[in-house]
Amino acid sequence: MHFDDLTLFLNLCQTLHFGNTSRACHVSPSTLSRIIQRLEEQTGRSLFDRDRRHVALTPAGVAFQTFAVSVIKNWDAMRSQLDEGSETLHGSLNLYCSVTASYSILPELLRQFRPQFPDVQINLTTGDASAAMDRVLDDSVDITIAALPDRVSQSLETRIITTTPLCFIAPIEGPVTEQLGKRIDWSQIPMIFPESGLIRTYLEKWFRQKGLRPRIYGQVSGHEAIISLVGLGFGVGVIPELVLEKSMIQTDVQRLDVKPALPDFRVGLCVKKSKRNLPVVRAFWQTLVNMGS
Amino acid sequence: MHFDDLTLFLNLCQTLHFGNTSRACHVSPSTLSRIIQRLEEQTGRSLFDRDRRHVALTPAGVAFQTFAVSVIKNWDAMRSQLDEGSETLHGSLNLYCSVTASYSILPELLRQFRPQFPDVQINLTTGDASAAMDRVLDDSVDITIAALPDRVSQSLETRIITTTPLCFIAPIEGPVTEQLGKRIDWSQIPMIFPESGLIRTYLEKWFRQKGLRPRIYGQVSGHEAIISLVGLGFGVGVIPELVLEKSMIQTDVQRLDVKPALPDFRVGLCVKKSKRNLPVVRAFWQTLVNMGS
DNA sequence: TACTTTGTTTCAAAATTTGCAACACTGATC
DNA sequence: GATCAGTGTTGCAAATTTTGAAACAAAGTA
Repeated sequence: MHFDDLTLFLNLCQTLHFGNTSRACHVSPSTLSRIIQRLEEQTGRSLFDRDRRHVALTPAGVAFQTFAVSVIKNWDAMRSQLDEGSETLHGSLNLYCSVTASYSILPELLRQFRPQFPDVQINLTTGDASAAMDRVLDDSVDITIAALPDRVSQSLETRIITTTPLCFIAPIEGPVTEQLGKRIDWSQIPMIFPESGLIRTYLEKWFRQKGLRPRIYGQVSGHEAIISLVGLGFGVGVIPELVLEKSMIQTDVQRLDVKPALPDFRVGLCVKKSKRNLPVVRAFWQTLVNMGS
Repeated sequence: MHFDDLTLFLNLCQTLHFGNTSRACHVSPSTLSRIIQRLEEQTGRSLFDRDRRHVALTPAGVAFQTFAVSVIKNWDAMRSQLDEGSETLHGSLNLYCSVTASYSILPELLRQFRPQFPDVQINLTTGDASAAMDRVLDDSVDITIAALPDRVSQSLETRIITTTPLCFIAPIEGPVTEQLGKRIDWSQIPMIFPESGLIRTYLEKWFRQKGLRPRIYGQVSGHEAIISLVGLGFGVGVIPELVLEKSMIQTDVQRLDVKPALPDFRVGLCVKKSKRNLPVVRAFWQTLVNMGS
């Protein structure tokens, strides 16, 4: 019997609704259904009376609830006892952070985390956002902060920190600027594309939806590089608003109002579900949640 | 965190010896080692001080021990509370039993189990011993009672109920009997072999070790059939002593004293490790253990 | 009647767990 | 002092379990 199963069970005791609990606890309905079934097997009693429309605790379920609560309480008590023993949290935390995120979000996050847990050693790696998910999956880091793809592996859990619009930017002068009439001919405008990554995917889809092929002037890696090239007048690019605001050279470019707008860029944390409950990881995650509220 | 992990941890607290605990709990040393490592990860503390020679509980380990004990106690309390609620154990138990075992062991086992748990419905299937392990593995039965092979899948747990020697039997009169001089010529004696199964494997190995090829007179299925054929004078056979003793026609055959002796035939229970703790299975298993002592 | 909601089951893919074998290290023994 | 048996750990491939998507079944609702 798994501790996490008890958490699920307790949540279900409250909601009495499989769908809601499964959503609240980040598991699929089928998983929840089977976990409850297994608890029932292991106790040898049915814990919930349920037809396909109503869910209610059985007497055995109530007894089991008492048990589950006391186990969880014990667990919390034990943890706080351990924490007393050694003042603060020890250990190390391997963090991966996209370049973008390291400018925009990381400083605030660390400003809160460091003083609270001075004995946790943070190993920070920055790099391409597209590598972020893989780094978590193969256990080479514990947590990433990066742009969140639309779909992530089911063994990962994510949490959005902030969303920011993606905006088209153009030079403020030069030949490209002159092509920006009332009606922009998107098949003629030279574009600065990211070499790869989420934005590139979005852009490709955007042009496909318009039935056009982009005229790609250059492909570069890194948001700052895109701003530079655009600022120098080579073409039109796309970057997250967040990056534009922090950029030194934002005065060299102008924003275009474009329809349809690209999807928002979602920046957030990502961790393996199986590592959620490691003390150091928990602490970091919690710091973020507190920040958000 | 898994309940079974706590059991392992508690055992290790007592033995302070990885090897002993791993043997006592039917897991490999590497598994135990990694489970302890995981507990340490999840608590964020090292629980044992250990070099390659000594193992000792840390202060954090002691705290965790208290916790583990209280969880297990809670669990037991909850179970007994559930049992109070509904007098006796309900449910069904799917049992598979080799023909041999159904004669020799099953009656006594059921005689004890039935009165104690009258509301458990037992579905008994008898059949070939060689199918027994597969039936457990594919979940089509919960428990088997049958001859135990030398090696079983690592997801199974077995318990020997009884061992019985395998004995060579010969007719008491007729031409075959006359071939049994002081020195038996094993390449000439006609043998009655089982069609398949453990005994056949043993026999083949036995002849191979002697550097001889058996003269196989007939291949039959079922121990009783072997006794019959031997009794009728067709050849020499091998059966478990247990079966011989229960046989109606044991007076038609004589036992041969043969060297080297075949390995003992081990008859026992077998269950999937993951089903060990289902209430009905536990109850049945416990009945056996009590019988043995 | 058609449609929505909701818990369960099926199925293939993904993740985890397992034990074996190799390892690294420690005392003990000759 | 070299060899050896005993111990806990780790790399690795294989076995086992777990997972979610989608299909499903049943029951209310429009």
